Amino acid sequence: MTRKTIHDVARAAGVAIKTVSRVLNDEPNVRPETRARVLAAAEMLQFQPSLSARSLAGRRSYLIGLVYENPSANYLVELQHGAMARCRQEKFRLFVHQCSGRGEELTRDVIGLIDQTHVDGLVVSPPLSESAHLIEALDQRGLPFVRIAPNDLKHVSPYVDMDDEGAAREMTEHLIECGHRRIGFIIGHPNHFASSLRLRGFRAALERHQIAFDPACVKQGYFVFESGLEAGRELLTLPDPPTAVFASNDDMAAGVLLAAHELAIPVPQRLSVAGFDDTYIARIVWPRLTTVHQPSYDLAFSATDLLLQSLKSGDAPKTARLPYKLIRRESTAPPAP
Amino acid sequence: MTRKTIHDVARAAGVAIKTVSRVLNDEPNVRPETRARVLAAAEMLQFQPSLSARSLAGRRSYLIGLVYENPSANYLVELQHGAMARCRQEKFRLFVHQCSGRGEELTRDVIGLIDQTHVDGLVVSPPLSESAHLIEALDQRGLPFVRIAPNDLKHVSPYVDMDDEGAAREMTEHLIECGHRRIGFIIGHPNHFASSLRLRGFRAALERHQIAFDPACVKQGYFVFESGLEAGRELLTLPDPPTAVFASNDDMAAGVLLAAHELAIPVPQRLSVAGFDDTYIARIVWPRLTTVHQPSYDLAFSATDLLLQSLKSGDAPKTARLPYKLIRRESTAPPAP
DNA sequence: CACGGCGATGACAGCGCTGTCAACGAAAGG
DNA sequence: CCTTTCGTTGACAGCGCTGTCATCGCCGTG
Repeated sequence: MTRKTIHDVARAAGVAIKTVSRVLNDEPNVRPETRARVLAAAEMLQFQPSLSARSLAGRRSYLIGLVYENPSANYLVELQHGAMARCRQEKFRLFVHQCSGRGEELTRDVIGLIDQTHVDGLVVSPPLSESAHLIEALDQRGLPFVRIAPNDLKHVSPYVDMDDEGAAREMTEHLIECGHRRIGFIIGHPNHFASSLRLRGFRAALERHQIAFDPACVKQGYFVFESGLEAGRELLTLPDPPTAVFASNDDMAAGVLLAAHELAIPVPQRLSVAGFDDTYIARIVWPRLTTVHQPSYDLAFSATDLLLQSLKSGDAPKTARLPYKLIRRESTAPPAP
Repeated sequence: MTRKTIHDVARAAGVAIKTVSRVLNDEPNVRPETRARVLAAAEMLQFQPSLSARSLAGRRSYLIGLVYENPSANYLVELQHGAMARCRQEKFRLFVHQCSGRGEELTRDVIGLIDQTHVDGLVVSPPLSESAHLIEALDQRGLPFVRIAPNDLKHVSPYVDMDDEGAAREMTEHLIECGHRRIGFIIGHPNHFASSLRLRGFRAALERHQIAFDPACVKQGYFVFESGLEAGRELLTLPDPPTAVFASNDDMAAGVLLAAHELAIPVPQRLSVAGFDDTYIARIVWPRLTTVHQPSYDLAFSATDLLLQSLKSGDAPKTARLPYKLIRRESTAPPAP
């Protein structure tokens, strides 16, 4: 019950190991008949090529790295599964790595991963995708990588993202169209570039509809439930409280919902609440959240796709922008007269 | 800016590569002075040994595999981080793998992972830890592995778990002590062994307090929100509805909460709701859930710990049972008079 | 003083593959 | 008819390490 090697397959098929290697790597110049014989032998022996040997001997490791820092559990799992799904299609494997540190320490961590595991490429998720130091080091290193939702689009390196600003604008306009004029906003974590994009979209919608921007209605949050709860309490106890609150993600929106419950403010009758991301949370709170569907799974799937394509073609990876979608549920409605 | 090898370090330190290898592997019989020189050279060159080369040449790959099937995002992330944290302490890396299939197909998937990646050991999370076919194959293969919350404790293989039955009993007793006599119960996914343990604990508590078990108050769920919602609706529209519902996990408890909202039943005034797991969800719904804290992170940390210890000592891994904790929040209270 | 034992170090094979290049026969061209 | 080309296959080196075994100098012992 020991591990089979390429020699076992070669012997069973009556060919040289190099021919087995050719078949496994889909190289040309193998007679179809020979190819079939090798494939049959490999199947019979349940042969699995050793990734270690492959990456040591060749230029490819069949490994893609996914690096992240500290995203929410739901977001992370979606990214992870999106990247895994695409890897599986190409018989690649995904190496998931949680990074630590910032700046130089972070870079060392990631370079260490690359050196140790020989990954062929990297999918860099936010907020790591915003670390200039890391991106520069990867560029210098010459390792192919694709960033998810980076902050610096002028940078040449490839990325996959969605239109955060447009989505936030559209959501704000939804609230305006409902009839809201005084709308609260909770900003996301200051380290995430998406936070400022969403704020920008919010302001753009106000401007377009000639509604004055009131700084009192804007609170700083940190993308976590507690920060939304706190910001919600502050907004709802304002002398002239908003009739709607748009939180930069669902976790914080759930916090606002709780704040409203505490203050006995019925949602959506006297307060509309909107979120962002469309995570699991949006569907399990009451009322269910109107939110922006962020295609996390697809973002990672697509990033991995671009990476694998570039590995195959040898060209630099391309770039993609994925569509978002406004999801209307029960947490938003016209304001009370 | 290319990858450094052991030869570079050996040259810089003025020793043979074998000596560098000895130092890196903490082998004895190296003069302290030599060791220091090698360490300094490795540090200077930012040398990272190639995992591929190590696993190809030696008996160890410095890789641990974590296999899972389809747990909730929060649970998965906790496991993943628990295992990663322990791996990092020993300079091991964690290979996370989502499995597909059942029975033989599942086994092939996992054996394929082992063969390809040369992992030194496996942490097997539920519900995979309940697959007899897989466990048998791993045993036969002779690869060290630790199961998390397995179903078959008579089996010789090592595991880490918590006392699901005791926890469910304790939670039920909490509801009984509040004064509830008619208590609904939502069973977890039938494929998860924990489901039957929790049901058993529920029944044990009723029995101990001489409360008759009414099958009408027990609904089958599937550990997901929607199933809790549905079961909640059924329970609460019963001719003689329960005054408390104990759901086998937090997701389903959140569903019950929503069902209560729909039916305008105030929680906890007219209905108490209890969950299980103490995931993130328990703290973001309203009212916040009374639940059992399941030490997922620690479970994985501990499983990885046992695995690494056994790798070091060469002995078979040990077994551990971790403590749970009842968390009382606002979703449970004495029933209305 | 000769010898054995031991701690410290190095030489070298080889893990399982891929890359390179050579070999060989058949088809194509003069 | 011989030469060239091309498709097919194999021999072999070597990726960066670890395991095995040899080597060497130094100590203690009879």
